[in-house]
Amino acid sequence: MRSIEYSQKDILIFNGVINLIKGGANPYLITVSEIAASAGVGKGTIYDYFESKEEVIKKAILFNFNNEIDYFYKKIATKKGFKEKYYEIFNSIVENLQNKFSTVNILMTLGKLPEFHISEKQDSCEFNKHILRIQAIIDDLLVSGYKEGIIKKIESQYYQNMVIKSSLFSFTNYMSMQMIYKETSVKEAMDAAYKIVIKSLN
Amino acid sequence: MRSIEYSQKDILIFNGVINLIKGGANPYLITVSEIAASAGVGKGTIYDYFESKEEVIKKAILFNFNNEIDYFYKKIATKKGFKEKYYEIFNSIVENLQNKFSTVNILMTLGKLPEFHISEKQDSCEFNKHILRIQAIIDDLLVSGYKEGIIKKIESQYYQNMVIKSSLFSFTNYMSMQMIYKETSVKEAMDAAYKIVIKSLN
Amino acid sequence: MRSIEYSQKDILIFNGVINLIKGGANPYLITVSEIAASAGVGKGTIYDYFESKEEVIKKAILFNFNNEIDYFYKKIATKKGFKEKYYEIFNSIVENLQNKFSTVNILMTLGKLPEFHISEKQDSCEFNKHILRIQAIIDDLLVSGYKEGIIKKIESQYYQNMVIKSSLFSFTNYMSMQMIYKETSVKEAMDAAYKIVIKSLN
Amino acid sequence: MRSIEYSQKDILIFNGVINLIKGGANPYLITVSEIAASAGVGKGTIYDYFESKEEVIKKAILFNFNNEIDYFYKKIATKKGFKEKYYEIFNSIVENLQNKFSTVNILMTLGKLPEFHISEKQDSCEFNKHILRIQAIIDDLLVSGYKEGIIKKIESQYYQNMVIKSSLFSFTNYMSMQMIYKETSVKEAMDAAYKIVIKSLN
DNA sequence: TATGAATGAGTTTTCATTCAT
DNA sequence: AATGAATGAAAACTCATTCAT
Repeated sequence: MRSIEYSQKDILIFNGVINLIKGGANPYLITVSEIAASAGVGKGTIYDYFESKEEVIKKAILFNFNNEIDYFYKKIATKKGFKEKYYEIFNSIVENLQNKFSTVNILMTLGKLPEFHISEKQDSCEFNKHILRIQAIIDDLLVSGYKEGIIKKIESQYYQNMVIKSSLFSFTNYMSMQMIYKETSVKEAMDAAYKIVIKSLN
Repeated sequence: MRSIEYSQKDILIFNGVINLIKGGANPYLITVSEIAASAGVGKGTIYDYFESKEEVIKKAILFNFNNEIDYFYKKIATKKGFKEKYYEIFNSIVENLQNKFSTVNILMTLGKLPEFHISEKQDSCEFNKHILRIQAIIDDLLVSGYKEGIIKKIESQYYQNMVIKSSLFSFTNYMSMQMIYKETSVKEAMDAAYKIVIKSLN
Repeated sequence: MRSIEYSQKDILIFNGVINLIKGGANPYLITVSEIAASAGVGKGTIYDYFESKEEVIKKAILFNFNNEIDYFYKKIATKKGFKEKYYEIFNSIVENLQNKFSTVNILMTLGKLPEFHISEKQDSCEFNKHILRIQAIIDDLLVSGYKEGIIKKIESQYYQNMVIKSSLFSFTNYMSMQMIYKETSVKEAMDAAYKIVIKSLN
Repeated sequence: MRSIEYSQKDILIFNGVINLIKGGANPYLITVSEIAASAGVGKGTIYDYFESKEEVIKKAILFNFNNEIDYFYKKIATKKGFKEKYYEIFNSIVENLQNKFSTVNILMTLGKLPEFHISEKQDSCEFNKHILRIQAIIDDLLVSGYKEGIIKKIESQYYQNMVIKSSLFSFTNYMSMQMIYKETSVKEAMDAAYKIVIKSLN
């Protein structure tokens, strides 16, 4: 379960990348100079800690995913009931919306994003860890649902999973495309997403 | 309703781009030389028809969206019943899956993809047209559902919309992440997605 | 004395070049497309009549020089007295000023301009012809001066020549740098240039 | 009075450009590769110090003008009498003749040369400084002439100015067109130019 | 004969990476 | 250990020239 341990300098550089991306930069178009400036280090320093630009950006994104999932997980764990947990996720999504490469995006595309050359074995492994952690969040949610009798019929594991993901997708889609859903309020979007779960799993 | 008219050479070049992307190339990393080679024209020719590399790629992607939506729309129109239409969409998704920038992706991310600098007015307008056409497909589907009494309760327009999108998302997600859903067959994934609609809209 | 004979199409193309230059274009930066457009012919046509872009521009400039010197010569010949001829030259310079590659410029730089690769023998020969024709104008002027007793002392041929050129230079310089000679009127500049001749050759 | 301060690398690159031009290259046809090779730096280095090829060449020419005028000014200042100063200018012109873009050329065309797109304000300002410095040289010369009583009659400022410029033009023209003045020696050309001043300003 | 679409050689420019300090 | 100046390979882009029509 232990993640790769990163040095303070590693993290400093990651934050440089993350801030660029959160500021709207396209990961594919970021330059080393930009990273160095954003991280407040020299360009050469980056090569003292990483092999290539690709590696820095890839690892920075994965590092950020990890952190955001942690944060997400903890926030949801503080809530007790199914509905409270669910709406806590909605709130996190709202909070997270600015970040183009945020956990929100993981949940939405569920793994489509880190296409940043997931070729090597190590990356693929890292990536799988993320999927498992997202799965854990969903499982936690489902367990709460069972306990409270909100999720009654015992559908297949796959179906239950997909209902949750789909429902969350619907809210994420609302948030990221708000401009085309002008007549719907955030509250209504949350309620609609929640209704999808309730009806589908009942 | 009429889209921008393109010359044969424009389309030849677009196909060069589209084939690269379908072959797995990242739109942000494609070079002009690659486009030229893929289209079977000289590098200079591309600049006789377009202002810049960015313009070619952006327009090629939008052109392809347009075509795929057309194809999608026509395929679905051939089917009569709600369920048949729905499963026709599933089939199209299966068919389409190779294309990273396919209609499937539009439907899934519903507009998140063409982030390829949709800043200028013209692009934004083009983009809106796509959203409207996707909406038309969804509306067509809903109408069939009403007629057949499959969609009974009159929920909000927004909710109905989101149910369809979420359900389609679930199948698209299955297809694009098949490696993590090894115990679930394509048929089961379709049925699960269909069940989400039926339960949510009933 | 007979100049190269040019076809109508040659001349059409030359005028394309000349118009571009008179419009402020830099001869070194003119493109074949621009010439074709300016001449109202196809790009290919230019290559039916000339070997290369360089050749077209070079010949066009020389052709224009020739024409302008002709015109110049004729205008001056219409005047009888030394002073009238001299002021006629001034008037021609004023008239000519817009044209960056005008006879004015020949007179001013006296041959420095057609540096447009005067390497081949033929060009060099063409170029010499121009110098001779300018010389003829100056000689004609000097003869008038002798006849009228304005040019008294018999200085060396070289000196007399240079006095005329220098004096004309002074006026040309005034015209082309008018912005730095704001307190001096055109009339005063002409008179000053004339005074230089009178005093130097007296 | 202080000019833009340039770094050592800037100057290294400028010298690359200047050497090419002094070697006969046409400023409009110089390539970045040539500049890099001539300056002994990598192509990329040029872009670390300048925005574009145009900027390098333009600034290099202005830089060179500045230096040559300095040199010119100092050389003339070492001489005391009017005639000695005047002949010192002639000597500088002889010395300078190789350089196509030398001070000689400034003096001759008096500002026509840096047509290298002097459009922006900063360039225009730089350029004005050059004109003022040339003017200072001429003024210095005129003062010497007054003191020695060589320049007697008090003609207009403009006239005196133009006499000097015209006279210098005559010698510069001799030097740059020596091939057409084969019967005249350098000494004779100097004497003729000097005679123009003496007679015109007396 | 006249054309302009097509080309690719040759430019300008960028930027990941290195390495002397 | 940290830097950023320097580099050149590789990219975008231009345009003289060709050639099928």
